[in-house]
Amino acid sequence: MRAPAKLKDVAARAGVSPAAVSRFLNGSISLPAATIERIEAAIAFFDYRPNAHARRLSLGRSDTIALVVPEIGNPFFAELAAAAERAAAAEGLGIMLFATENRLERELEYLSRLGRSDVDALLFVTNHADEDGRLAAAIGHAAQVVLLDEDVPGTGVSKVFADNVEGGRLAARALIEAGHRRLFLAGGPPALMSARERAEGFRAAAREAGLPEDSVEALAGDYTVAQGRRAAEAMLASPVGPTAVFAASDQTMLGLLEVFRARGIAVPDEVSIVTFDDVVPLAFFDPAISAIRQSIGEMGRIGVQRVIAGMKGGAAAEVIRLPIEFVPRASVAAPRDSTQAKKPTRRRP
Amino acid sequence: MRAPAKLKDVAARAGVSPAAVSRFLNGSISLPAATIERIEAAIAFFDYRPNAHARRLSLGRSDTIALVVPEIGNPFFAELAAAAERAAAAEGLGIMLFATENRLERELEYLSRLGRSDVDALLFVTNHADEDGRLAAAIGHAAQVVLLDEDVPGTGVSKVFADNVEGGRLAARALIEAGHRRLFLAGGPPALMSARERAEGFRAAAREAGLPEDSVEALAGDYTVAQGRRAAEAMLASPVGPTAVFAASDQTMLGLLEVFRARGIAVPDEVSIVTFDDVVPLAFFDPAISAIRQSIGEMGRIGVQRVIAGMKGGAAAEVIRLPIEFVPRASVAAPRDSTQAKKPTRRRP
DNA sequence: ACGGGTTAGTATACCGCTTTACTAAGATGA
DNA sequence: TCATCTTAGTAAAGCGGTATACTAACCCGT
Repeated sequence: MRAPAKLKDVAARAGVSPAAVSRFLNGSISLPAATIERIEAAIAFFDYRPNAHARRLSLGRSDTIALVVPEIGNPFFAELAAAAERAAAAEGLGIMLFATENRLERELEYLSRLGRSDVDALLFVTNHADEDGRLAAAIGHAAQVVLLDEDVPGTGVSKVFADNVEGGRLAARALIEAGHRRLFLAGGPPALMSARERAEGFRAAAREAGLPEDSVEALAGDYTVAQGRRAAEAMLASPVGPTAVFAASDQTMLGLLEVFRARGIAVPDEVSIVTFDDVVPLAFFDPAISAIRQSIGEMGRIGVQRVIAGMKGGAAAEVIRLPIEFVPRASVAAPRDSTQAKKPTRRRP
Repeated sequence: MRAPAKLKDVAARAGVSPAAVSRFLNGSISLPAATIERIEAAIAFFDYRPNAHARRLSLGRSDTIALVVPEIGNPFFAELAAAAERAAAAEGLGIMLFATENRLERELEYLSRLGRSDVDALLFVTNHADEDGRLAAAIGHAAQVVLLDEDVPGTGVSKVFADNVEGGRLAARALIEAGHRRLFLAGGPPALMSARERAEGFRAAAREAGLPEDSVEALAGDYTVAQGRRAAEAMLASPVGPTAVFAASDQTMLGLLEVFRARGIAVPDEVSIVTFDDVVPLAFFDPAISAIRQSIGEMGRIGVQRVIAGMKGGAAAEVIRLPIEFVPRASVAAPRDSTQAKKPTRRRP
């Protein structure tokens, strides 16, 4: 286990200068075949691999980007990480992974790694409101930060979001088309853009379908299982008796399901469900749960793309909206109590 | 947006030498309060942050470790990544994440990053057999590689595995105690240590319970949903009619469930299920699925620990077995066809 | 008044690669 | 035969820190 060979050693053995070897390796020189052969032989002889630290110091970049998310274990972020890693690897970039637990100090700390040129760029996901603007200030207008999934208002960087409004709208429409007229929205934190937009789309669709303003009852929450439980209770206690519910996230839906089951409420016979995200294996649930799916993979891919564009310089900040899709499964059916429901349309006789 | 300040600038403004500032920042010097104040003022003035590349080149390390897994989106590896990241962050280390898609070339490539001192150490998970020994050769005896979850035979590095034998045993015991006598094992790839060990434990428990050798029927597979489907078909087609099945992974279990549902086979009334891993939200399934749980978090944590020990030098390679646990839920019940089953023990009258 | 110890630092040689600008030798052309 | 061009490289200055070894000034005790 000798010390690893360095450029100098290779050069010496090939009978050329270190500069020649370096330039050869980086393709910035053209050499006669004989010399190339000698260099390659020397490289093979030493099993030479350029030292990454030296290279990075000299180049002033690391070919590494950071992905900063609230928690890695959450399947949503895991999938995001998977997509980002794939896209980055394809471009020869490495991904450093950081979890913030959604805490501001940790977010700021990871943001500061940019300043230390620890990483070249940052793919950043936060999930809480930036109350005092510190986060926005830290993000500033760095061309090397791209915001994913959730906004940090007041920042001029590139952003990639799902089309949340459309997501909310699709959910409401699916429910309304099945015949529901009293809807429940187990929504996200109103401080977050994503939650506001989804609620907005949901209500808009209700309005567009001619439902009265009070046809959608809502309870805001925090995207957790616990929120789902609370929402289920609230919904069941509601005097107007909603017959369908839109869950802000898969976690929320899990909470709903738990309470419905405990109370013996049948899905979709007694209540219909549409969830948001589609990152949990919903197809295997009983019943399989219908979902609004955002393309997380796309978000990761495009995020990496934007980040690269930013690194290459130039590219103006841009806000990108990703299309969203309704995945019909078995958790939506006509309301049982159909007194005020339109007759469900059956496609096949 | 001026060029970031460097050590030299800070030193000049504080009226000391760069060495003094460096040593001050690294705590390797003691200085009078007045000097410290000047240095700190200068640092604040410039918002100075040491350049990570320079530091790493000088120090010869990056305080970064790589986590190499087959796929990040898989909840098992996602949870592993989450735990490893947490443990690493607590020690001031960063995590670089790499997905190999279980392909040898990519594994070798990431392994080679160690040689480039791109990262200080590697947390490595593979999921395929090392047929020609190339993987083992690449891993060699580097004190900076720790193998997680699955073995690569012929390597002398530290390893952290679940107690698979005990896992298999617990699964069989749960089924047998419920009264089952004809068991089906939807196992993993026989080329993998984990699969062999689980099968071994499973059969051992059957033997220990006095069941005949042919009481467990098995079909090997590859831990996928597709495997689960195949296993279900095989099981249903079996002339001996197993009444319970042990799935090699949550994915496998998903495949089983799909087929059982399509065929109208009730769980646990007609067939009992125990799965392995417990990374999918099994508690929310209907019925909730009983599982053998390995402590993935612990695996990540301990892996990081071992890697750090290895970096500090000294620490001999070690193979660690992590305890495993049976999580009883609703998918195991007495066999309906109880002709040859013992009477199920009911705890509460 | 002098040797010795402490305090408060400094000088300098790396770490290993990249890159810009330059040159020596041979080939080409007039 | 001399000027010019091409070929095949090279020398050396960074990149921005860290660490080792050293020194200058001051204080103390005798």
